[in-house]
Amino acid sequence: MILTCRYAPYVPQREPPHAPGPGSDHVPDNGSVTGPKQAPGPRADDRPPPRHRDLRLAVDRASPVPLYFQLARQLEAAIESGTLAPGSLLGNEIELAARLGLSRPTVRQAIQSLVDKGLLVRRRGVGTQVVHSHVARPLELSSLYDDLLAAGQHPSTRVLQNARGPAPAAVAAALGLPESCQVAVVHRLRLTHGEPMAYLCNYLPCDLLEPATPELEATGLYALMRHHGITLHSAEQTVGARAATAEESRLLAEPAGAALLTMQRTTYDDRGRAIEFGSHLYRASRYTFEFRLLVRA
Amino acid sequence: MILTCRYAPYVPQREPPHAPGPGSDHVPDNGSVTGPKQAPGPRADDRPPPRHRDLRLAVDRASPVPLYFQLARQLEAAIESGTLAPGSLLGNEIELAARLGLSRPTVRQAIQSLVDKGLLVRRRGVGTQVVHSHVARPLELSSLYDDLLAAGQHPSTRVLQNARGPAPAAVAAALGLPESCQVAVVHRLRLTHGEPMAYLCNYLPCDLLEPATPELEATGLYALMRHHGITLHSAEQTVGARAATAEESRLLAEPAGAALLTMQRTTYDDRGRAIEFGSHLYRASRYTFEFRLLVRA
DNA sequence: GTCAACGCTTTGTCCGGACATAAGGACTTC
DNA sequence: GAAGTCCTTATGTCCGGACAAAGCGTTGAC
Repeated sequence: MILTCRYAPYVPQREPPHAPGPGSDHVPDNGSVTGPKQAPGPRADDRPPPRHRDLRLAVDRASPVPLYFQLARQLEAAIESGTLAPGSLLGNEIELAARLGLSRPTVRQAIQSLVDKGLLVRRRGVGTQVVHSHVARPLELSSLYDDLLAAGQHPSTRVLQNARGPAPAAVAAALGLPESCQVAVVHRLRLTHGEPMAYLCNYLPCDLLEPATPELEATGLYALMRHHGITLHSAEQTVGARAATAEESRLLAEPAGAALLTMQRTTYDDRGRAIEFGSHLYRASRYTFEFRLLVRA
Repeated sequence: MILTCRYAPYVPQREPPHAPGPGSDHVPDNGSVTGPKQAPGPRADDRPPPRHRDLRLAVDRASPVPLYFQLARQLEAAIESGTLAPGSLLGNEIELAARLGLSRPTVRQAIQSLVDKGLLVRRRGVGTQVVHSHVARPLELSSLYDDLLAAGQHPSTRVLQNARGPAPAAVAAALGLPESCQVAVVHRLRLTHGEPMAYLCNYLPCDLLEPATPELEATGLYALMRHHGITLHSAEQTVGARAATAEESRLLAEPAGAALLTMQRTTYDDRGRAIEFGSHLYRASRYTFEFRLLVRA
């Protein structure tokens, strides 16, 4: 529900000769069922893409949820379920609007939201078609905790430290606070199936929120912040790597000097205030970042 | 111009006790000039945000560039230059439209595009205001090569291999091609200031493009693809870390077993075809990924 | 003095229409 | 047969208006 980024635990990727790790679960559906490709051509899409006039669509004008949103959700569901096949045309906007008893701007708004999500592509003179391949996958997930939960990884949290202290210079700078200002300092160990996965250090302006340890152990930091009425807006992340120190390797149950994935993040609310700075360490042997980028014309 | 991701070379981040690396260049402008905070309150924004009726805005109806886009660009420039101060209100849409001789939908379209970029926040009953802090920075840059170029890092490329060969299983799967299909295989070493920075292995369907070595040494892969009429649409990336093998450490001039940042990417064009698979290795000591995430309500 | 009701401001949603422009095919011409 | 031209189709841009709903301050009653 939150950020357009997806954390993917447990993707073993070794193979020293720098061969690409197993992209494994990545099986584009390029007609491998319907038989072999039809010989030449650029590839695949040579058959005229089908049209979909017979899609079950309807909006409820009594509902408080906006019409364009109702339509967008139905289209998205049709795409994910495969009812709207990848590559198929959507039928022109005018006709679609007439069929639903909506105006064209409303239909366009619905379509545009899916274009922004990368599910549809519009080309003038041609029409709007469903982007094929890289199937329906949850593209935007939320916090690490929620992701792990959804992935059935049984996440848990051990709070190593939860106190108030002076902000280190770099933290103060990231949060826009005066040097040595008091902040809430939270050190946590995130486990999956009881095994350590990441070491998380977070700093929060203490006039904003001072998380209670039981809360921290029961859920993720983002859920906790939302629960306290903070609306997240954006985050800036920096991802890198380095070798583990002795203490870090002990905490994370990795061999000394193992490669770790590092992530630092500053999160902002909808007023632009920095509400959190985090410095995280992940076991590279069990964890990767996965995300999707869209071109912005 | 391309993806909403930014590659940031040369960010030393050590400090073993897992202190946050220097976020350094990150200096939010929270009224540290106008004096100390006015005591309590949530923080900062207590003074009524200023309004901007006196902004120099004008559109050229003769120009072929869309009106909403002209307006959006001018607003963006005003925000980046500081003319529109962070936190300031934009003045209501109706008035803005009247002042410019535009209709409200057009003005809304311009504003919406900036909201999507994360530069503005709208709240009904209140108005549209500029997101403050995390100043004007290039948020969406393009390929590694272009980024390095823009950062004044003097990038260069050494092509280690450029041939046609059978696709490894994982590559074929990622590209949606049959097993052992022929693909263009490109191995490159990316240097900055003459020093190795990354080792790049890329695979392209050979019915799409077979890059010439001189081209590869002169520019980036994305620029080359665009130049050949391919329109990039989206990419899926996986970022991880692991220790370098003997050969890798030699190529990248790193000590044996050094931590490397790994990145694998599948790129799609606007038809949804996979057009490239890359497996990259970066020197973690000189390179990090930096990106910005927006919440999607 | 506290709290609810009201009203103002501003964005959110939706409509109907108009013309411009790009893509692609069909047709004509050379 | 190859080239250019025209036409159809569909999205892109833009307009003017209308009402709904959320935020917030003010007013009023208790």
